Amino acid sequence: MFSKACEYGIKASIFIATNSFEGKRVSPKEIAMEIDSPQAFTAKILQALVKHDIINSIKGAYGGFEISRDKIATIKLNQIVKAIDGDSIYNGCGLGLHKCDEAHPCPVHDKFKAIRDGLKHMLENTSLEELALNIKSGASFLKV
Amino acid sequence: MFSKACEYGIKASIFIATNSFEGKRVSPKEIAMEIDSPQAFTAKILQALVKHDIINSIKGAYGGFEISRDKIATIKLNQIVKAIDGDSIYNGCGLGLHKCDEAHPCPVHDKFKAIRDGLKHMLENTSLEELALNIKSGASFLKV
DNA sequence: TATAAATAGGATAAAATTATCCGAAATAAA
DNA sequence: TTTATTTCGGATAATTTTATCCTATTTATA
Repeated sequence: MFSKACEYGIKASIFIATNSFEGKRVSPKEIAMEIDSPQAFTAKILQALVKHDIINSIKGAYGGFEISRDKIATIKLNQIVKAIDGDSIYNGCGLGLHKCDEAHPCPVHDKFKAIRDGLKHMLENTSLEELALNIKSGASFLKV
Repeated sequence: MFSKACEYGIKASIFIATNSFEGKRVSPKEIAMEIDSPQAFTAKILQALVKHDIINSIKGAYGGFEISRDKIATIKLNQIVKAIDGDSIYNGCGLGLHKCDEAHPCPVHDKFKAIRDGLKHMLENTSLEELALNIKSGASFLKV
């Protein structure tokens, strides 16, 4: 469904958010440990998230990654997915047709549309805050 | 969503089915032309579909690929997807957790389950026949 | 039985994704 | 201003996926 890079990006964002609630910055090393991902690769993904203005980085001593309080509440999953995987998940044809729409549909166009609309709705309406709070409360987990 | 191999496999199966309606066998070359896919790679996928007993191959002169009438009606999309992509689409965690269930859910477990159940239901209830008939009638397309 | 026409399948190559390494640049604090 | 710490970013490597090529095997027909 999502690329590995995207999975790491989502989990990293959630972990950063849970720490930002407590005013704590985290390092790629710490993030990789907590989400069970390769450190250097995760660092690359963090760079991308910074460039897309989803997370914030502070360089130098006592630096690290954080997300501002108000952003945690407004950032939705779809922003992270778009930043890393692009919007192929929204636009692409289920069977890879170059052109696939109502006027020229692939064999599963309608059936796929329903599912993808559901996915899109979910991604657009799930906030980082909601996911981070569930991690904090122990209702969900980032690894194993 | 699906791998390229799986997209080709689905489209090839549909094309073979439309021809089998008319008792016509088709070659990998013809299939690749009609579904706009790389020929040799498509041939490999056809081999896999044969092994999984989804399509039938007749070797030698006047040979080719076909699907028996009764199978066209009973084969569902999920059989093709499972044959090529395995069942990760059914079992895998949306965020790649090694273990992810009700007792130990990833942050998007419930939300993903709903979407995946929808996808599963669609794949299990869409027959090759239905898709092939829509291609024959010109209601849907296999390429461009 | 010889021949032509097809699929089967192994070996390889190309491309994309995932992953690692290391030095440069930035920054807070001593 | 120096030092320790930390992100940034380029180069490279490993792995997986996608794609190609060539030969072997099978089979219907002449």
